[in-house]
Amino acid sequence: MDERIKRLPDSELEVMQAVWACEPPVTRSAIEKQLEDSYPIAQTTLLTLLSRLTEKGFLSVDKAGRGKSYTPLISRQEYLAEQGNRFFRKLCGGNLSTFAAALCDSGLSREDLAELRALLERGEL
Amino acid sequence: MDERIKRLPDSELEVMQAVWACEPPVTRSAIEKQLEDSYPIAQTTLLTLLSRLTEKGFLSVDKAGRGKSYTPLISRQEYLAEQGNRFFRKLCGGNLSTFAAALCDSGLSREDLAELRALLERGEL
DNA sequence: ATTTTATCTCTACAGTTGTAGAATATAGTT
DNA sequence: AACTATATTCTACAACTGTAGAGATAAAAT
Repeated sequence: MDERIKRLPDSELEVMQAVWACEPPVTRSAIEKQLEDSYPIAQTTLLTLLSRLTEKGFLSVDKAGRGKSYTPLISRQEYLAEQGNRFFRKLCGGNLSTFAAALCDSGLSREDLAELRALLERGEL
Repeated sequence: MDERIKRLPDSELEVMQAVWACEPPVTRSAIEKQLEDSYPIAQTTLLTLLSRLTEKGFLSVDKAGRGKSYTPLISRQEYLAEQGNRFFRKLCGGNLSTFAAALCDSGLSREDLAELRALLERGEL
């Protein structure tokens, strides 16, 4: 019941974020464009990361024109939920007050925290 | 302003959790005892990890009897705050509603979420 | 002082991650 | 069909991570 979704290394996460930000299926060049400001990267490096993500089951691949296209097999929601859960369990030891304290100390402003509370309340409905 | 506190790899984090759980300064054997159920590990492996944590500035070392003792230089609070912030920024893209959605989907029960709201409210004072 | 014993340091090694050049393949163009 | 632009695969390598044995040390016991 642990680790249904592997935690990605930073570079692969950057790529997944770019993939999630696009309408699937996505080509390598589209991903490259998405990343160009936030995480500039060599073409071959990107392709290596895409391979690794595919091996890990995060992406599926298809032929597309001269190249290939990629589709996420794991949604941003799923990944976020898993990692949020991981943070809660492994870092906060599953302790709610520890978790709340971490949020309060995490640099969020008072207004942010208030908004977060409101969003949580809405989400509970 | 990014990465004041490095994110620890899993094994080193396990060790730090054990250190934080004890009254400092802590000896290797005390840490070993703390970990024995949750994360059994060879003596030398533990010592390797303690060295790495020391190099990374997470621990300071002192002579203590036949062996050594370790004291955390970074508190659990600090680490949690940093990682919470990291989660918010890098995974949720600094977006509060994304963050809230992640929490709602993260497997916390309705009661947990309600309690978390209460704790946040208290923490805001 | 010698032996025993608990502890630490060094060395090692395989797997992962970050990064990318060289070589290869493929589609579009002339 | 030959050429050119574009995209992909292979190979590579250093740093980091997980793990631990062999050997060195130092404290405690005899």
